[in-house]
Amino acid sequence: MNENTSLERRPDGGPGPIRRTALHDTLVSHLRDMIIEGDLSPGTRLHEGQLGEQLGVSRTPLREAIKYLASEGLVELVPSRGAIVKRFSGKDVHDMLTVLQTLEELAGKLACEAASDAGIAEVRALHDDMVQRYKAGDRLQYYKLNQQIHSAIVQLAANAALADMHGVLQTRLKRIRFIGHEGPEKWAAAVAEHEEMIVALEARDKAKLSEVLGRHLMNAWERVKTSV
Amino acid sequence: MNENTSLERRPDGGPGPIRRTALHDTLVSHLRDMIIEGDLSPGTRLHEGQLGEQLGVSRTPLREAIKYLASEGLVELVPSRGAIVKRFSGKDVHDMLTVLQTLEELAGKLACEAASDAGIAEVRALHDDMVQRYKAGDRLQYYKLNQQIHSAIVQLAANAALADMHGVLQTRLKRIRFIGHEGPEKWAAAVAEHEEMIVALEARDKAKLSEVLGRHLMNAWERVKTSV
DNA sequence: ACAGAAAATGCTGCATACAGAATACAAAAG
DNA sequence: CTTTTGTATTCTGTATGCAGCATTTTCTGT
Repeated sequence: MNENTSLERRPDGGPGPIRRTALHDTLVSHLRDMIIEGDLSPGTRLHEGQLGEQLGVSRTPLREAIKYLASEGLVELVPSRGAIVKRFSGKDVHDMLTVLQTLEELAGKLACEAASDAGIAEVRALHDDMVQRYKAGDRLQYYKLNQQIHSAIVQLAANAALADMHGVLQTRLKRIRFIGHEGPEKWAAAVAEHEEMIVALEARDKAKLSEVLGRHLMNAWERVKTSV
Repeated sequence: MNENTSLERRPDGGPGPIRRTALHDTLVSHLRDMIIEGDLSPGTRLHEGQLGEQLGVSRTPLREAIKYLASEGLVELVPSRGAIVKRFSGKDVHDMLTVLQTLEELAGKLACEAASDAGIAEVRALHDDMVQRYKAGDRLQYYKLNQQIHSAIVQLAANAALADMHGVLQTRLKRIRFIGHEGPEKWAAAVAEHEEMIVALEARDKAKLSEVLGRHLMNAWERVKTSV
């Protein structure tokens, strides 16, 4: 089975920029993706021996990666019983969205103050690209660009702590949002909200952008609510 | 030398609920405290061999603990060169405070809605206790109760994600705040703000509590600014 | 004496080995 | 047939060993 499940390891790389990434670091990303994409569903025990063999790594870096993810809140450490993928209740999700909403509102305000014109233009470009994907019906790319836009706005706020906190919550929620496939009319509404966002950003209208971001997030929640 | 530097381990505990804590978990708390209290100052390299010997543990659980703290943002992982205690710039601190302010404002609003009367009474008790410590000039206990009160209000908000994010930032800032020894008049101002907070909480005045919390945090920053 | 290169040392990164705890299973007693 | 207890297996938790990279020191040439 798992022929190519293992992480690519160059036993002896030819030339090239060598291997600068630590294994535990690679594993963090890999496991995170596995959790987000549902390869590891909530409640699943992370079996060190089995999982390690499946990925072609030993237990040590794997355990280190798990500890990292535990701090991120994606897995839960149970003493003497290993780690399980954290399961979020409806209230948990709602709580996260409440905080995320507040953070995005803050990000909107800060972005209007701190962003460079070039930065705003980049977000606009992402947005236009996303609209194209929307029109083409490409849900996956739409979804990815959507995330990118929100992250980009946070980046424009130029606040490292804000970016950190936002990133953590975004990651925790990705698993949920990924499932959310809204219908055509709701999808259109989401795109319209995005358009509003960009316009507000370009006008550097703090209050407006903040308001739209907050509303957008809560609407997004309404759209996928049923699937949780 | 380090006779009692090592973590207490009961080789065979007497009665009692046995030892349910994993070593790496204990190490996380221990290292965190060492960083906050300045035993490990910013820029210090976390030498696995040396530190492990000093604490009486092997490198494996120590490394796991370091990975956990890295995710918390207290240490920085440098590939092939280990971990160093993260150094925060003035802007970093300001950024964190901005976010923390927003989170506390949110906590205030939510707490006014969700808190039980008993919960509010507990915070009031903490506050009264803190005022006693203030009058007695007991800075350390005052400081601890101060932190407890802020955490307690966040708890009253009954939002796990909020508590998480707040906790992370609070931890990162503890190291800074710990240094801040304000003068008598500023100290008095801080106590007065706390009094305002409690009153607003007891009145379940969302807007007021939120406003005071935000103001309090920024004032706290002004008070210690010079020491960073 | 100084600059560059090469060797040596020390540390991290990863793998493996061992010990203790938890669980599952089976057998026996009620 | 159900419940309980003893045993065996499996998995986690911790220690140790080995290899590769970084840094520092030393040697050599100018």
